[in-house]
Amino acid sequence: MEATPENLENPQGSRSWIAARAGADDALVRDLTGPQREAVLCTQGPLLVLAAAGSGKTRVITRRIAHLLATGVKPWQILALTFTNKAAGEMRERIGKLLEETAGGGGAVRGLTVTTFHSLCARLLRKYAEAAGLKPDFTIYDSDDQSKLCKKVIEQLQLSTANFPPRSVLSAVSRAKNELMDAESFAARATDFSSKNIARVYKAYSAALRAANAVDFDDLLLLTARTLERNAQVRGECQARWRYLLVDEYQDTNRAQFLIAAMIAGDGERASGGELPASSLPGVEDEEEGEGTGGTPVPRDGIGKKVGPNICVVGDPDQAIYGWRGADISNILDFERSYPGCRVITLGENFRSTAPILEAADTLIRHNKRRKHKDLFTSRKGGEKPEAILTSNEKAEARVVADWLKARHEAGAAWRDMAIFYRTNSLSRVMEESLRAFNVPYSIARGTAFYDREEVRSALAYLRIVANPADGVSLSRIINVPARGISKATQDVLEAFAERDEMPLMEACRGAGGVAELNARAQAAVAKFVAMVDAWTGGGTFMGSDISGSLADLVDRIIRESGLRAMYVAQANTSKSETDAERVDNLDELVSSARQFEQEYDAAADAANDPLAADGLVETPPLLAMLRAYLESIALVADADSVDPTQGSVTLMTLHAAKGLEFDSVAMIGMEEGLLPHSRAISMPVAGDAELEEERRLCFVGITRAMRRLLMTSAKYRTIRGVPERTIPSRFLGEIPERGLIVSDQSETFAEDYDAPAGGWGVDTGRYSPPRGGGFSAVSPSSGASSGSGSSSGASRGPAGEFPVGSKVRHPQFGLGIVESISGGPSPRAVIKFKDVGSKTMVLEYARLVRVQG
DNA sequence: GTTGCCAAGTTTTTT
DNA sequence: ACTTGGCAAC
Repeated sequence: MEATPENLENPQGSRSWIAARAGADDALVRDLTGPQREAVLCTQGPLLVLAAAGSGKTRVITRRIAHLLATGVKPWQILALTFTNKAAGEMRERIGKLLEETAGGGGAVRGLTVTTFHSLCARLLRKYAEAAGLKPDFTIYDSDDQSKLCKKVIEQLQLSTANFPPRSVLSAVSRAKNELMDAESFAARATDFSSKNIARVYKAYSAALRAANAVDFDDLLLLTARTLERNAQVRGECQARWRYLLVDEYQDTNRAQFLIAAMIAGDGERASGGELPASSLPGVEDEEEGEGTGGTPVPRDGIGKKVGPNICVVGDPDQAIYGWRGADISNILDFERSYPGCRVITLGENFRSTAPILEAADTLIRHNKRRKHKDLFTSRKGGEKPEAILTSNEKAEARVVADWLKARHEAGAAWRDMAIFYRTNSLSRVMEESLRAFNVPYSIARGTAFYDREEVRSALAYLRIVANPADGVSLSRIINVPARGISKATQDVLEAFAERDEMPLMEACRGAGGVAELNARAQAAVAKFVAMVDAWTGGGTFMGSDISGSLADLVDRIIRESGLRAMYVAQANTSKSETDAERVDNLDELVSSARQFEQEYDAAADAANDPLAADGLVETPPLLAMLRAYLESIALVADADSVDPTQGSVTLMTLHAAKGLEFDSVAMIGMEEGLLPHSRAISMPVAGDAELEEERRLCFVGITRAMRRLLMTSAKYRTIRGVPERTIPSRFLGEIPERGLIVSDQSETFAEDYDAPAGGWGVDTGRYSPPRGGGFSAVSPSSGASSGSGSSSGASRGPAGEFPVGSKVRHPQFGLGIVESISGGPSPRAVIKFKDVGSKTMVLEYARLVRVQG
């Protein structure tokens, strides 16, 4: 049966629908293919859209939402969940444009909820804080905060942080949370010494989070899922409000996200004691159901017209790359089982890439065994084959890529249409240096970088205790930054006090005057600190003559009155180091970011984005509400959010961040065993090579981002953590047939000598002297197709021999200096006397020294 | 109480 | 290499 709107009940009444059908709607589907059109028009009941890479997925989603609105569905009845904020923003924008073009009036976007799972959950948890066991002013802890708290908890439990490193304990806890396992059920499962203790930490860590009125990333999902599950009223309100649910990148949802979506979607009728869908994949264990997780909605089948809730999920199992984060690919593979009456539409036609690129992607992904095959096809003809280049080392690789990009640019491609992908962030560094040397404008997709800086983190810590005084981790970070006479000893006393009376650290600070263990000076220092914070918050009211009501003003005031700014100004004056001057700038930049947020917030953001604005948070002072929203927006930024295609620069990013994007020309660097596939995925043999297959999908994602040109590079030697290592080209290159790839071995080209062009950067110390032969044989026997002239500037130069005593050198950071002495051994060191900063000992191999003539 | 030096861990991917 | 945290000296 065709589940078109014609034969399904239209809850909004047919009048507006008919009107829309006649006019605007035609424009929405006119230029779509059959399956695309179907995905847009099939609005009622569960729908699974298997959208291959480049199949026009975003277009379909936006049209679908516009179509829903055109048929009379109210914007606030629609909930669209995306993977990143950026994707959400773009989608909202595109829908707005569509509506202006077709329906006339972009105002309809207002009230539409397009957001990420994490943002939605943060909002829901604030609104339903009480039901979730939280207070609405909770702080969202990032991984750094988590580590600090976890470490503290481990110490309190008298466990050694050597046996229980906070980070690995946290990853176990995270895994548990992703499977909706709370501390109790985790403990129930723990059998051995180690996991029993991890269970103890989990429990204490959760308690500590609650005491700090904080949640971590996983809690956002876990607590929301649990609240929806256990609280019929909350669930009912959400179901009543959102009648049309759309989930993008469904292949990367985890168990908690699956449940959240399923519970919000509801089904009109709830089954009790329902079971989660079991995996149909071989090799995947059925998850044992935890206690008390009954009530999962089970859509009913075939009764009446309605076959289930209006939930549309869009995704591509071949692009599932977040398994390590708890994403469960069976969510999408088993969607048909979860929603028996659902409709499945496959979008297989690729509109993005040329045939040779698509073919490379297709042959690669066919190597995955646990896979539902989907035919990828394009009607486009022609196009260049992807290239694979083997270089001598990572510097030569970076140079080759820069050359390639320049050539593309000269051929007419804009910088912004090019991108460089890599498996690990550490690979960006060498690439950056090369791009700088070649004057190629670039930007790195690292949304969190700014907020990760020490000075910014400190400023934010101040803001966080203003918003949430119980936030102990933030308080500890700044209580004595800048130094204000509250020593570690004093802090320990206060900490112990807080612990004993089970109150937040800030409360203990308030009572410091009566603590006998503290001397008068310490008491006074603490009292002064408390008074300072109180002045900022207006004693918690966020009102009064002293409070301007402006967020930017508050941020500015805090970085000044706390002494933070002055501290960095002083540091910048004494050290003259460039990074210290930057720190002051960064603090000022933070004020600007607050100002910008404030303006956008004032404009419309809250009304448009807050899913529950209508009956929102009453009695919250406006400044506090704004501060919360600001901190939340910062906590939930993703790397991919900072990708700005309007910038005229090449974008560098990880393969993970590249998901969902497209570029005319793409270079994938580090195509080596151990990097892609990553060693962690190879070394641990997992049933069915699950991790290896995920790496292959990651490679597939990278390839399918390219529209017209693709370059994949591999370096014969790569310096990893300071040690040059021989590499093996990625097996994935070998999996793409030779005829589909232009392979060239340029590993001899710059093997002996690598020099950046004039004004250039580091020199190669000659530590790479690759063995002759070897070639690119893992990929292709056709080696030696080197281009360019390998300008071997002579003899082999040992690192030590290059810098004789007395020679002048330049260090990128310390400037000019003279080599005073050299020590031999396996890692020769030199004492360099610098003009500006005095003598330093450095390992020649690592110090980026350049010999200077004269 | 504060500052500076040394040791250790670090590098997979991220909301 | 690079940052972070712990400890010892001022």
